[in-house]
Amino acid sequence: MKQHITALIQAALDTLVQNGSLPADISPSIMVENTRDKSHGDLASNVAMTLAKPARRNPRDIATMIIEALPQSDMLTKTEIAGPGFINFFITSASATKVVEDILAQGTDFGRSKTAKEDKIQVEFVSANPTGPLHVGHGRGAAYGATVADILAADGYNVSREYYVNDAGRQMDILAVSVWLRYLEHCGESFTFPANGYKGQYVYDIALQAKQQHADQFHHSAEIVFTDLPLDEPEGGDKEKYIDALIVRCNELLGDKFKTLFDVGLEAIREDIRDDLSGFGVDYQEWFSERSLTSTGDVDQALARLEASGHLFEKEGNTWFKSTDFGDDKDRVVKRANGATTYFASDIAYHMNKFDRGFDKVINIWGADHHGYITRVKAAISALGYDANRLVVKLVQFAILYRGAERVQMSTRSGSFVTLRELRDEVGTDACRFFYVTRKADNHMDFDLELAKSQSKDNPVYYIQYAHARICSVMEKLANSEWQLDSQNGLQVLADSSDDDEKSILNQLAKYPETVHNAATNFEPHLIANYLKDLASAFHTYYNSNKMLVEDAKQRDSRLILSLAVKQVLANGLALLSVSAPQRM
RNA sequence: GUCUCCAUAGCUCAGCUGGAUAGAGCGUUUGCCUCCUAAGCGAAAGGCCGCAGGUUCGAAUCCUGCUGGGGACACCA
Repeated sequence: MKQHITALIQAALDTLVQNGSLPADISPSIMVENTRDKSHGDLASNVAMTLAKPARRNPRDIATMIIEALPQSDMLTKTEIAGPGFINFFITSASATKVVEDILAQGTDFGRSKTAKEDKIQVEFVSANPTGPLHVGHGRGAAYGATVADILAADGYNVSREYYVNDAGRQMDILAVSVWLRYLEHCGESFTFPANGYKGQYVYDIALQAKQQHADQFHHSAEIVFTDLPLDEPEGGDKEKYIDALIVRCNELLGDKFKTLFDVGLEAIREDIRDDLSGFGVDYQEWFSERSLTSTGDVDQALARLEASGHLFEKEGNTWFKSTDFGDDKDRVVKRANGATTYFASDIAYHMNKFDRGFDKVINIWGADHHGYITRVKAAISALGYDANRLVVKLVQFAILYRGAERVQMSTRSGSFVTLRELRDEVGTDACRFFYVTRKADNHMDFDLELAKSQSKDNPVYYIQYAHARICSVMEKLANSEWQLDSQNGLQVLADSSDDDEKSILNQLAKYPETVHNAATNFEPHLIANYLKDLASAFHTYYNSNKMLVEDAKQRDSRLILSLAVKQVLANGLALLSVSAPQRM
């Protein structure tokens, strides 16, 4: 509809330029927008006002000329000039009704892009370290990332979802040691658990699993394990040095078996995370291992490429990437003097790998704490010879948890946190998915657990689902009656209707495809959530003032056909957010 | 110190990328079930859109400065 009117205006402008009423060198971008107030028609354009200055004419005069030059259209009832020079368009109810036909014909495809786009897009999200179960903070990234991916797919892109598994590095070593120590406890040893170890209950569970699978292969007496170690923090020592010493000790004592134990922990947690996310409606095409970057030689290759293009230098034995050449505020170490590559080096290799896999665009959903990381990663991408704009980083602010008025402190290390799984169990997956996505990702979010749990019925997601369930219920009643729905009759009556509630629903329905498109191009799923609330609201109003199943076949058919269209769009929108559309509630 | 995000109703937040009288939920006051689901609908009250400039026909929206808040940042994975 908007395109249609834009074309009409363009035609009118062409005519005016040809007959000399307007100068030839104007090339306005024609904007057609939905009106807020229905007395201003259905759609409005401000071209006349934007043309006023270059054409050196009064905007209302220009508007008059445009209207006179406008080609005939059977989709419009009238056009008028309003305010300082708006042109308001009034659409015939017949053409407004066409959207209902479209929706019913296209079904679940309504709102999805009709043309597949060439671009391959990768969305990488969550990627939490596999050192423990996901907590509610990760939930937001999961809901946001998954929804962005789904919306992009709906907009016609070829989308791949990926989880980067940080299965290398010190954090994982600490986890392995933590598992080992709990394992030793299961073997009957007793000692004080290190201050810096992972203390969560899940570590016991994994240790028990290790014991069942590998018997006492990893068993050493506490005496041997703890001889000649530096002091831990509670004794006045340094907890970091202490845990590092334990990692070394664990390696010495276990030798080759260290990796076996390490992998027991890694796989247990990775599978737990995979399972958890899957239950949250979040599934991936690829679980990418950080370790694999080293074994395939990607890290070396990436560094070699940077070396070859002259972006590396040596200083004090370390190898540095000259990221300041690309706007970073300092250079970064990629390889330490001892030959170990840094975490950053892995990241460079990872992004090289992403582009080499043929993704045209790569979207990283990161927690807000990675903010400072963006410049250097983009710098590396540029240095490798790729266009850094092909990487889009979306930062997700943390959800700050409250229990009532009290802020909940969370730490994976100490094991005191609310897991995503607990949250799902208590609040429900639908409500969680929806709630996480109702707010813009870059805004802070207060997540009050008490509120989410105790007042879950006030959650807007139920409001939307309720509208869907109501329609389903009416349809069920219809099926059990002697009446049949005559769609053609319904559409005709609807086209002749001048009911305000019906018009506003039609208007809202017509906005769905562009809402999906906007949400996709701006990576803003909350637009869908807001849209659905509005649509549900329009429907609830309509439902309350009109009975659907009435004797009069004309009224009945038109109301039912409109409701069916609403039901379809609600279902499509909820599906995009991975929220269920229940038949009854 | 540098970077970044934010500031809109009592509270939590929208505001369609610059449009006409700034919206919703919760909370407050209040009306509506002999009728398809009251997890709903209607009405009322509630606003210096943080402050000050600038850009133009027009600013909550764009630019600059200020104030106030969240967060990030040190060869740490």
